[in-house]
Amino acid sequence: MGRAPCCDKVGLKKGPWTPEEDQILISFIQKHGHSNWRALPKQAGLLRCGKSCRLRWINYLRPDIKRGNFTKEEEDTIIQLHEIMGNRWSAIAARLPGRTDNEIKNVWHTHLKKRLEKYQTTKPQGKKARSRPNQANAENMTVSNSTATNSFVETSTGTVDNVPSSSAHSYSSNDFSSITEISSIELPNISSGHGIYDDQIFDIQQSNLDDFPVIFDETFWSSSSQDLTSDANDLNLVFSDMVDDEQLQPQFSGTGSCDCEDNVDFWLDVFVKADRTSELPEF
DNA sequence: AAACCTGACAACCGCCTTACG
DNA sequence: TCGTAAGGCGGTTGTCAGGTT
Repeated sequence: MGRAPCCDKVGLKKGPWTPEEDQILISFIQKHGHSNWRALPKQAGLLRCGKSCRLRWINYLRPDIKRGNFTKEEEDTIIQLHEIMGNRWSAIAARLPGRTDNEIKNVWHTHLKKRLEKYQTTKPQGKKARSRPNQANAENMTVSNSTATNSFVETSTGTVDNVPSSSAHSYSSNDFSSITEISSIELPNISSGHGIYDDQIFDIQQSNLDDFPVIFDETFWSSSSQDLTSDANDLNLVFSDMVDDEQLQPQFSGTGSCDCEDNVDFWLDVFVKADRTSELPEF
């Protein structure tokens, strides 16, 4: 049915916000809140559409916004969460206090993605999906494709041991295809299994990597619910040995009727319940 | 010094989801 | 149950500052 853009109305201002507009918006929200964005600009006396006001508040004016450069930890967290969630920026932002989805999206496209792509271009082409950090380069390591990929598999399952390759699903976003090949995340000492990711993310035993074929199924995020149910069933096989928490068992077992369509939070919960909370930032 | 290029980020656009009558 | 309005989200674009030629 289509809908006219909300800012098409004649007389509404577009473009960068002025300090005066900011002040008006802040004052109004402090006084009256923002229960109705559509009506807010009119009530506040702003020549902006509600969407524009909402965006300005959410992304810039909120008092709890954290400004400034992203820390290494934050960048690492984004990379990790993106690996799990794909381009669900708002979900990622929800786990990075003070950061907005827009900001995270920007930093991904301008910094992190390029870092990963850069590494990809310099990466040897031979053992594409299974290459792993070279022991000799351990002191200044970057994460290879397999390592980055395995990070998810590992965080999902708790271990990479005894995972049948046919069941070894890994997941990426539609956008992640360009970076699943590798990441250029600085990863000191990973080859020894004791890098910065060791405690936080990777417990990968290097000896296991060669025996753990990495399969990146790019269709996961766009799968139908039926497909996802199927995926969930496969995951059930993978996870059943790993997830001890009884609360999770019903969702993994039996009928396979896991309602996991678009339910990344569920998987996050899995990680948390699997006693891997240290891998994620505080919520 | 000027022109051009690039990176960063704020803001917009349009689709999807949800709430409600 | 359906239609509509509003909110929310992700993709994309526009603009500007800093760097390079």
